[in-house]
Amino acid sequence: MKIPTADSTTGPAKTTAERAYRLLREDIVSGALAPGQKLKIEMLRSRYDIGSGPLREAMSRLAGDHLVEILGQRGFLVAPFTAQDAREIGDLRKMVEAEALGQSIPLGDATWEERVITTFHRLERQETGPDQGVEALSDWERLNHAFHEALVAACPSVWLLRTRDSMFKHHERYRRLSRVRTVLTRDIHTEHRELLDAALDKDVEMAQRVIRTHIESTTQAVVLAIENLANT
Amino acid sequence: MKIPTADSTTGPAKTTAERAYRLLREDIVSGALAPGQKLKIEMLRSRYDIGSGPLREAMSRLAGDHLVEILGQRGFLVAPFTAQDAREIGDLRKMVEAEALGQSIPLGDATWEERVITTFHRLERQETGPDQGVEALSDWERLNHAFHEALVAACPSVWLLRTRDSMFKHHERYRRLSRVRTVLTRDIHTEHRELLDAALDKDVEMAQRVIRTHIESTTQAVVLAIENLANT
DNA sequence: GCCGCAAGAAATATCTATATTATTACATAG
DNA sequence: CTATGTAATAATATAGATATTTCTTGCGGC
Repeated sequence: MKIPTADSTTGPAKTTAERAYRLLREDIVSGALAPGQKLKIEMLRSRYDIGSGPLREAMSRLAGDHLVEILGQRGFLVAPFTAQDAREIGDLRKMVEAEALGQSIPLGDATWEERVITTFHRLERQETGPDQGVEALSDWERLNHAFHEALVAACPSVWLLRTRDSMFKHHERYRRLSRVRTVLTRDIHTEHRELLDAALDKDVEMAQRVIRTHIESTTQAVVLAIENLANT
Repeated sequence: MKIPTADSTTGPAKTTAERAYRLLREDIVSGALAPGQKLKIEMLRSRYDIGSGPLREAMSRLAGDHLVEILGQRGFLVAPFTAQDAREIGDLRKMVEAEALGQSIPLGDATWEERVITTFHRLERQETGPDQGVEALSDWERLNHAFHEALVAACPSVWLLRTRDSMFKHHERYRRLSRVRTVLTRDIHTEHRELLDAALDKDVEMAQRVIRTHIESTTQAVVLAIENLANT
């Protein structure tokens, strides 16, 4: 059974513009392209070996996602990076994800439960595993993403899921850019387990309380990290 | 004093791609380009007298706004139009706009109050005026938009305002496409006055209650209209 | 005869290379 | 020191080449 996601970036990239979109997106979210950086066509052309046409299309699309800014006759810019934005994105994600979770849990069937359990288990194995090196972080990001997505997967509103997904990705960008090692600084594993238990118990109130705390903690850590960076 | 908006589509279009973006957007929201319709490059080229490059950039950007779908090697499509989407967009707008209003009202200063009063007055004049013809509708849309925007203008979160704006525009599209003559079918004027009073009284609870009802009524009318259309 | 299928033709989307236009940096005159 | 003209840089737009999809037509098999 294929479970559809809110994001259509699955499957192979059929066009060069699509490939450019994904490469740019990954490089922006990961921080390989720094916030506020000018995205010069010539630079990107040699970096990805893709012509200016597809690149401009990709950046236009990313502008719609607010990951890129269009300056009008003066090129494109990687979206900036401020403590204010981190706070706003966190708050918005908190609201939207709590709502999605509230809709998902009562509607979750056996398949949903299995997916939640499976993704939790994979995440748990990684979190309690031995390797806490640098490359394990991107693994953790992937598994964390999968678990959170599984929780809200039964939400019937694609618009709500889309908005949640967008906010999640922006939040992730801030997490990664501020180098917040969530795994190490808080007992996030406990929160994930509480989330799992509440979801399986169909305790919406509890699940929403936990997810709000969970997101708020991350946001606070990120905002703090940014403000510390600014004071250096 | 210039009050910034969440949407940067003000001012003159500096590039051809920007102009294409605005033209396409208006034609999609207004229904001049029908939902689900294929956006053939050749057709658009002659329609707007704009080359394929800028057009493709504009459509990519609109895809980020979810007003256009990218088919990958098979062109672009105007976003479809379903009762399900109308319901989801309405619900999301309800949540986001209530939150934005809740943040805006306590922070609204004298300038904000003046803007709210002014935009309300213009809307009132139009609603109670004599001309209820077809071209008055787009006037009404503009004034209605201005009033609602004024109400939330003091909200400090640009991300929240952005999301609100996006949902508002999608909701507007559905209103216009389903030909719901809001002005005629409900006493919307009363709701607007209640909104004004609650805002000026700084009564957040009341304002949120009214805005939720207001949006819900529109959503219901739209969903009903679509389902009626489907049964014809 | 009618359906399915395949090959070719037309239409269309996509990409590249090139030309045009706008901005920025810099030098020089006032 | 400011203002203005000029060259360099970069963004944007166009036109044409390429690749893909879609439509059409013709050929067997039923």
